[in-house]
Amino acid sequence: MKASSYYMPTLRQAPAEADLPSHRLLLRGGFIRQVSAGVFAFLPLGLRVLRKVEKIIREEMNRAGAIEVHMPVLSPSEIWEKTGRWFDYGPLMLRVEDRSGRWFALGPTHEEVITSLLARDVGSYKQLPVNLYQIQVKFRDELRPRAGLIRGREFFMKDAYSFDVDRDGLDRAYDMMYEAYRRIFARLSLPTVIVEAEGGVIGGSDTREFMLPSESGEDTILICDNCDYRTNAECAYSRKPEPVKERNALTNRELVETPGMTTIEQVSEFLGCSADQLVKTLLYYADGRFVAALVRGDRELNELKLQVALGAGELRMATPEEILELTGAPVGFSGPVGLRDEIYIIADHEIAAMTEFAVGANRADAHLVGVDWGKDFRVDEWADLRQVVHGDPCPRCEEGYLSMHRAIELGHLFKLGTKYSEPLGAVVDTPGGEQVPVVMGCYGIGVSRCVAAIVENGHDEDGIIWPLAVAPFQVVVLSLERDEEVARRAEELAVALEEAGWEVLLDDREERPGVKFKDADLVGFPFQVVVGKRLKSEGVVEVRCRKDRQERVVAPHGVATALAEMAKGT
RNA sequence: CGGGGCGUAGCUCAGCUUGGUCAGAGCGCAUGGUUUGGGACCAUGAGGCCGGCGGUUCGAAUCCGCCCGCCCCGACCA
Repeated sequence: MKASSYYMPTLRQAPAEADLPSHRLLLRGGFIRQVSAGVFAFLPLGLRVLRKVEKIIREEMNRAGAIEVHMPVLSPSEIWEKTGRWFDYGPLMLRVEDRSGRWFALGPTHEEVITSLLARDVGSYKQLPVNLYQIQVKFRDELRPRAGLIRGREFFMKDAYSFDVDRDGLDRAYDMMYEAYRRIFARLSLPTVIVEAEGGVIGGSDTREFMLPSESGEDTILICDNCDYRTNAECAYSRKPEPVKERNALTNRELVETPGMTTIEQVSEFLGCSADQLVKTLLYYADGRFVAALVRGDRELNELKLQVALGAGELRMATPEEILELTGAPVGFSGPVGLRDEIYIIADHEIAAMTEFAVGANRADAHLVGVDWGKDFRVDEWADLRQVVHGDPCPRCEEGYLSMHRAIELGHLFKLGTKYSEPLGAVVDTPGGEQVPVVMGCYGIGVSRCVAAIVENGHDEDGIIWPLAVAPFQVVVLSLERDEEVARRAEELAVALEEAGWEVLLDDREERPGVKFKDADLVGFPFQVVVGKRLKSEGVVEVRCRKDRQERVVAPHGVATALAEMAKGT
């Protein structure tokens, strides 16, 4: 391919909207262009990378026995209504109306569609197991699209769905996908960390996410420095502390005026104690009842863990009005002492180790000090509720401590069970003649997000450093001389390399050498073959590796060999 | 959705406070010339309803209102 007739508009300066390295470099290198917030066009170079990522995913999915299909972007509202997600998805789902007033979703995911299809055509266990996947565009009207390809409203996803007659089959399908994902990310040169994740209330066990540690990530993961505990922070366990053995028999509860002090910082400063001697009370509305969730003052409540502990489908904070009505006090002064009986009190297990602490008094501008659980208020349920943080002891081993990292979620493995097969009627006959809903798993990879992640993981101040496997072209031949003879030999070399199986871009543009060097570094071709004046004077060209800047000087006929050897080393 | 910021040439931005030689710069682009191993130089030129609509005014890129778009932070932490 000749650069002179190709389309790779590079930019000297990144557009102002780009912040992260991947966003900036993909724009500058002429890989993508933004069309709207969270909506991107893939230019030729970007599409080549995307296709290569897809190809690797496709090969490994096929190898793992999954079979490719293609589902429509448009799916009718009726099938979403069967699972309740036409409502549950809320504004995240983009919807369109056709001319006759029927509503369609622009698919944010495809469980409903694939399960409906399967329900229609599969009726016997003999047709299972099957694992169907597609690589397709998805639409999600995100709260806030950001970071270029990392969180878009329209993006490419590989989504696979396994169907089995029983739980054992699901486990096998899941394991196959697990191994396939390991191979995929290895081939993409993405050093992912596999973490435990929370699948929500219905999710059940064995939800895993493939995370790329990166400052640009939106997720937080925790890694034990001693054992193999690796988890998404949203579902990290905390180690249960030893409860206090000796409890003061005396009640020394005391009301303290705390005018206008609604934050933990204000109260602890005023009382002259540290935040971990306070207990904060958070009021929630969960499936029709009000719940008071208690955590230590210096902790943050993990809402997902609360939801799981309560087994709640719906969970939201109580409004300021509700808090006033329930406690008689404005926001900032809620406490567990004297709460109405109908309010369920769930406390973080860390509080079991506390004694004589301070809480809100359920009265404006007042707190109670010297409070003890059990004595001053009841606890209906103990649970692990708090957010786990950097430096916490590992809940799984004795010696380890957890470190916290930002990460980009690239892949997700999920056991669905019969969540979709039941409402959509995907039922098969078992050998015994019994009818059972099929047991499903789903497995996603953010394909376009992977492209961004590869850049986040591989760049320097000069530009992108593509792994060989996904580079838009593996080799760029820089034809630097205006001399016709040299230019002709550069072209011959490019052709020869193509014939040797390399993907080559010949930079034959009418540009000065500096421009070509800068663009080659920016775009990030793994190898640069420099054909310049040394060809005429010494009969040699230079072969350079973008990643480690290694260079070999060889005769033109030796380039293919040099490339092959250097490629082995990368 | 809340908070903040920003919309002026293809890109990066100045001008706005104090309305009137205010349609500007650099890069990019076109043409000519000189250059040619790490984003060259000179000359000439093209390119903008100053995001949109409305208002104030003799006069608006500039002041006011509404709308649209884009970016960042947050979106329960008492």
